[in-house]
Formats: sequence, structure tokens, C-alpha cells
Amino acid sequence: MDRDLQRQAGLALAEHHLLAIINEAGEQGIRPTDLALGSTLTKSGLTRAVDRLEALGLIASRVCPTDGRGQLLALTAKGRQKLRRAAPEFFRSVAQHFADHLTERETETLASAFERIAAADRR
Amino acid sequence: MDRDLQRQAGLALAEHHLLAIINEAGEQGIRPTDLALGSTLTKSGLTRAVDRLEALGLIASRVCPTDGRGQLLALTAKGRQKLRRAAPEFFRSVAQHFADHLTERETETLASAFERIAAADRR
DNA sequence: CGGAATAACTTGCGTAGGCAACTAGTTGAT
DNA sequence: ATCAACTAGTTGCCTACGCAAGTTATTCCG
Repeated sequence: MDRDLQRQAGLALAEHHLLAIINEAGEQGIRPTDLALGSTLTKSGLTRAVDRLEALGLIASRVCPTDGRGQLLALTAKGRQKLRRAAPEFFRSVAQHFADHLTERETETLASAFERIAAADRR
Repeated sequence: MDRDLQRQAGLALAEHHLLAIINEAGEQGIRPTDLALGSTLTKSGLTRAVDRLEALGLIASRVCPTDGRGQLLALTAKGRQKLRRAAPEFFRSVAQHFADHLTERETETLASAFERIAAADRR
């Protein structure tokens, strides 16, 4: 999937994932710490990934108004566009490599099992 | 799991995985190319991982008698010992992070689904 | 209100691993 | 038998990312 996305959308899978989470947060933005919870990165890895996305102009950060230590990250117009344009290839790739090989029932089982495992890990 | 294994058994999870596959192959050894199929590494990553395991004295390689380009990798006594000693922590960690959060039924579903996905990927 | 404890990042350093290009051995077609 | 095409593995280069230590801001006591 990483190669698919890299070739067809010029975006690494890890970056795509971060953009998708940041997108969920919408206008108001998301704190790096919260972003880390949704990814597999540590805070140091996150610092660098954020730097890269910012350098690419895909996200913008501003100082958090309620906590001077932290930031609030949000997609730029360019970032939203990049994400939107990557979507078809993303879903195609998910289908090809995963979804097409699973029944509906299996997909649901995986989803709930993974959710439970991830929740346990966050503690 | 990587951290668990690293701390308790002095072995990275990726290395453990390779040792386990090589162990399956037994006395006769396994070709790096076949080893790559069971791991997530590319052949270049594999070259280096093999170098490391060899430098640690955990595996030994000999030239393949039927194909002068290739090698046959097998565990050394030290490698077998390392793997055996890591086993308790490995299974404990699997249980803690995964198995304990799944029902029998889910575990079976995941196993067969993953097997199907991996098989599709090998093509 | 002042200082210790904590939290949110950041940075220096080191390692793993991918890609593309390379070397060397094997196979297959003429 | 030869030479092209392929396959096994290796290497140079570069990037991502973890860990541990550092910086700055916040919180929580006393």
C-alpha cells in the first residue's frame, strides 16, 4: 500500500494516515499528543513527521491558545486537496490488498477485535 | 512486543521472527529468498539482518551445494538456545498484547483471514 | 506565591531497512 | 557451445524513527 500510494499519489502511507487523522479534527486542529494516540509513532517520530508535512505545506501549526507548550495542527487547503486526490488510490489499494480477500463478517470481526486491542494498548 | 522481547530476551522482535522461521527449516537450512517470503523484509533488508544474526553467532550460513549464488542458513546451537530462552517472554507478550483480548473464535477468524491475505500477497 | 513535579514537545545520536544499481552464478534458446 | 535473459544476493545512499536527554510551559502543593 505504501508503494501504491507513493507512486499514484506522491504520499507515503504513514503521511496519508496522519493527514486523515488531522482531517478528522477539522478546523480547530489537533494536538500532536492526541495525534500520536491514533498513529504508531512516538512523540519524537511525530515531531519529525509534522515537520515534513509542514514543509510540504500540507498542514499548518499554531501555538495552542490554552497551553503554551503545545501546538494545534490543521490541514491547509493544499493538504485537503492532497488527501482528497489520494482517496481513490487509497481505497483501491485497501480493497486489493485486504478487503477483497475478506467476507463482510470477517471484516466486522477484525474491526471490533482491533478496536479492543488498540484500546487496551492505549492504557 | 519489540520492547518486551528486547528487554527480557535481548532480541528484537524482527530478529526473533527470523530465528523462528530458520528454526522451522531445521538442520538442512533455508535460502534467504525463502526466508524473505516469511518476513516483511526485502532482499536487501534480509542481507543485513542475516549479517547481524551471523555476527551474533546465532545462525551459520554455507554455500548452497546446488546453486553457487545462494546460501543455506541454519541456527547454531547458540541460536537455538537464544530462541528457546526467549520463548516464555515471547508467548507472554503475545498473550498480553493480543491473545488475551480475543475470543477463541476471533483468533481463528484472524488466523484464516491473515493466511488468505498473505497468500494473495505472495503472488 | 514559590518551587518541585509533571507534561508537551525537540534534538542528538544511532540503527533498521528500502530502492536502485551492481556482481556473480544459472538457465534456456539457438 | 555460446550468449542473452534471468535469478540470488550485495552494496551505496538516503530516510524514517526510536531512545534518552534537554528545553520550556504548566500544574499542584504547602
